[in-house]
Amino acid sequence: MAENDPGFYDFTTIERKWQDFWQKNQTFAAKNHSDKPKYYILDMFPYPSGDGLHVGHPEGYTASDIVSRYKRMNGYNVLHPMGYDAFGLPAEQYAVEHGVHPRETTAKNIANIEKQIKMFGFSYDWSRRLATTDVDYYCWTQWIFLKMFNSWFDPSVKAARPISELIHKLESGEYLVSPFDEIIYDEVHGINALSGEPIGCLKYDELEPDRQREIIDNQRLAYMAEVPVNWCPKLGTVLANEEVTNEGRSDRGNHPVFRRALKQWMLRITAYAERLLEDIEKVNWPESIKIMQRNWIGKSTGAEVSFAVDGCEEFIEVYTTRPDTLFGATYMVLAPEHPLVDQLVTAEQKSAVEEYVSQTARKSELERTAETKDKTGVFTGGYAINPVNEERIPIWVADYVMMGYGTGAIMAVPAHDTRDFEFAEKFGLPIIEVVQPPEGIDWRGYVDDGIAVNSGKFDGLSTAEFKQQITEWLEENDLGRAAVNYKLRDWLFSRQRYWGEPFPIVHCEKCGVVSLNEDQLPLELPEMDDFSPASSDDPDSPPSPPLGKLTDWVKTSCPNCKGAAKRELNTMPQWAGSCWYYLRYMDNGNSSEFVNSDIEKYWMAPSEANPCGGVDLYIGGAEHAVLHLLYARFWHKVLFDLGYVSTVEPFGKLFNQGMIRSFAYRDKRGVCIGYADVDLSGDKPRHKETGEELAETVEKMSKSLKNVVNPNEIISEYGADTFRLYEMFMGPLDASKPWNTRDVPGVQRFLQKAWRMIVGADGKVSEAITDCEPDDASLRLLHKTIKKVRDDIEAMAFNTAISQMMIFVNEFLRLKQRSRSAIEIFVKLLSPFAPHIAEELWQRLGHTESVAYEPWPSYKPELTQDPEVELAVQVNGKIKDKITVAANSDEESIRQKALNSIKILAETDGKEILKVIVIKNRLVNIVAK
RNA sequence: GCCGAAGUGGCGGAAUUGGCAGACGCGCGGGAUUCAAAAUCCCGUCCUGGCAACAGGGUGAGGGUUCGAUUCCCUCCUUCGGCACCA
Repeated sequence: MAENDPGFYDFTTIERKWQDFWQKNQTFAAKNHSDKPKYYILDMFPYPSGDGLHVGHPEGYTASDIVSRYKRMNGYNVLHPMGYDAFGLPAEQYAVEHGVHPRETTAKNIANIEKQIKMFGFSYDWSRRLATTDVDYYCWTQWIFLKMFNSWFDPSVKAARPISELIHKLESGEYLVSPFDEIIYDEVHGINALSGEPIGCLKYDELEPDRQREIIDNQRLAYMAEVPVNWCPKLGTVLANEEVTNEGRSDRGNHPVFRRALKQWMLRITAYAERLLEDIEKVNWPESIKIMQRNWIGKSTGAEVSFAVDGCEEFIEVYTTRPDTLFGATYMVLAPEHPLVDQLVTAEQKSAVEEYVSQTARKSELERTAETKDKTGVFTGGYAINPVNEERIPIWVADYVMMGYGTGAIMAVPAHDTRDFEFAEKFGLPIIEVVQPPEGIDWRGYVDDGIAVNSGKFDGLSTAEFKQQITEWLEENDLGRAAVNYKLRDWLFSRQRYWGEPFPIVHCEKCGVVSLNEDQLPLELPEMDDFSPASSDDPDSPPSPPLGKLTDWVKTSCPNCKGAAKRELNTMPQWAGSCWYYLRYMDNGNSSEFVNSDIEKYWMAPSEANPCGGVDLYIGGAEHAVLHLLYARFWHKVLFDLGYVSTVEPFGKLFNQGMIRSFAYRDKRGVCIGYADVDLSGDKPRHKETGEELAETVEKMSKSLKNVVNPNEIISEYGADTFRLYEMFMGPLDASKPWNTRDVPGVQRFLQKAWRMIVGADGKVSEAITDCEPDDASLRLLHKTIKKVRDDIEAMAFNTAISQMMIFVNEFLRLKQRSRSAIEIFVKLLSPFAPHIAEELWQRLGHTESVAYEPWPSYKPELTQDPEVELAVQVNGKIKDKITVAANSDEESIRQKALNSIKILAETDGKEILKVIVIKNRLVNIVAK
């Protein structure tokens, strides 16, 4: 059919027409109050990069759109929003490189990506659009930050409470302060169990105001601390652990990163480690993501043990998960940054230790990881006393022990710990067996459970029993106690960059770190021309945030004492804005609250399908498995504790789409060849010009591999409906799969067949469409299709739903008389997948309303099955014949029919029939000898 | 090294979760229509042998459980994703 034919499937015109229609009629606007059941379905919003959309984005968006449209047709009030995560390094890097303001590039990129997103016909409620860079958005990001700054984690209730409560309890004397400025909230924590000496508790109101302030500041959920950070001098900023690659370079730009102590903003996510771990059980997420989060939190149980230092008053605290190996501890190791290193070192070892400590401090992450194979360390000259046997054991310094985990010191048990074993071998330290492995396994380096030996009165105990008894013994003797540790660290929350949310904080000489009042928000990101950070190759270069250049802006007054003060110069990291965007969508126009509480309760409410509450379905890539999803959960829990949200978890159900990769072609020199130069017509891929055979691999799309597929090109050639259908037809949503443009015409052919099934050559409804009743076979096919499409959407198995619709079309196209009612049902089934063509067909079939809110078709179960079924008849597991019986026939009649089949009689002739297995509607298996 | 996911035709994938392996689509071969082509339609297409009926083999490899295994269990191999001196 030619393009100017009236019956031609003109997808370009049709798609534009219906996108305009939906926009004009606000078809997909969601109401914040409704009698309908609600369904909140969320996509991970994109970062608007200059490259625009790639084919991976619309994969998840199409899936969520299908579910959204399906839910609407099932009578749900659906919230399906879209927005942009627009602060962050890439935009700023691009702006610096091109000399344009990030506000401009961001606006341009958003406009571009939004235009692209709208080409797909997704049913977003565009009135809820937001960008994290909007002032009326980040105003509330700052507001949430203030909530964290003005809260502390009360261990007695395991929840965030306003800091004013803490001050009140301290002032009233209910809570006391330890000499180490820790809060003492009950008797257990008032006794220093480790040194065995009762310690004096201080009364808060007897302390100096500066000390009081320090104590309070140290309890805030958002606090400043001098911490070892990943400093990237080239980017002029610190980076979170997660922004540093395995090779010790920056995720952005691949620049070297160094360890360095700097005073930074931190968020106390570690306080929530246990709740983040516990509540992961409540959500309906892929098990693999849950495991990743559990590993990231990294809970372990063991004991803290106190080792006395020989000849000095100090104690070394260690954390171990294997207190049962205490008798095998033959030396100790301190992290180079450990505060006791200076005190323990003897005169003759002083220079060697100092040299080692300063060397490790200088090492970049790259150097430290590169040396993992070879252990290094230096003897301090000092000795500790092993509390279980009074042995005198040497204390070493080594960088295989890190300050950030446990206590920064370990007891080394070389016989039963791989790292200690390597270290002891290298430095000739004693190795003593204390765990006996099963027969035949060498005890040297044996790290699993076994039977205790060389452990005094504990000999013969199993590892588990030993752990329990020794922990009790340590507690009784004030030498230690049971302890829990987490790998999770507090979240480094500040960046020395321009393009981020400014901290609503001032530094006052008199009052210290002071937050702005809520009515002073938003603190707008000031305009500036030269926003580039100080870039350097020197690891010791001082951080100088761009905002520091705005001397007038920096000077301000203290909200507290009204005296002179300076503004905080750091900005928040990119993750900040994405921590709560799902809340803002619900009520994005609200200028007096971040979200209205009734509206929040409506959309986040638990339901039968989502007992945990929160977003009903969140679809996005697995690359956010830990960071974004953990950070957002943390913020949500803080907001929950403070009473601002109604659920403990933000995302009740999560689904990860798989990565779309594509074929890459290389010639024999390994040079990547673009698709334009690859000839696929033969049995092997060849170079179009040289004819050289090319190697084919499936890889992540990247410019360097020349295997990037641009969605715009696919849409202009085949249409958005085809694009959507192709991405869903490729395979299961959660699987990683290769894009293959050659397959795209196949799904377009299906849409063309569907079109021809309904539209005649004259552009009117085909003459084959009549008001006749469908024949029995077509009726059954229709009901099978309704059931299959419904079940498959519920199971997010869109590929097989599409297969079923293809079968339907192939069959119905053959029919001379096509029942209008059956055809209309088909159009409804198709509409979530290919909404433009469905609307057009629906209209041509004579309807004046959009198909988007038509009720979803229902099926009769009895019509989803054929009246007769063919069963395979096996003899000893091999198919020998087939029989046809009525559906749901009873076993006995099937058995008789099978045994009496001529082929089976011949097959079993002369054999003894031992057993006949009949599986209803499936098969018969005859066991014969 | 540790954790996780996955290996099925020439390709993407399907298989009611233990019951006829290869649905659907691509590609390829043959035919119809056409002056010819595009488009469309029909037939064929897991491998081996055979003109054929048919026979044998077959879901990464090897073993096991079972009347019966792509599906469950053990060992190994490969690919992808994550973590990585976490005491």
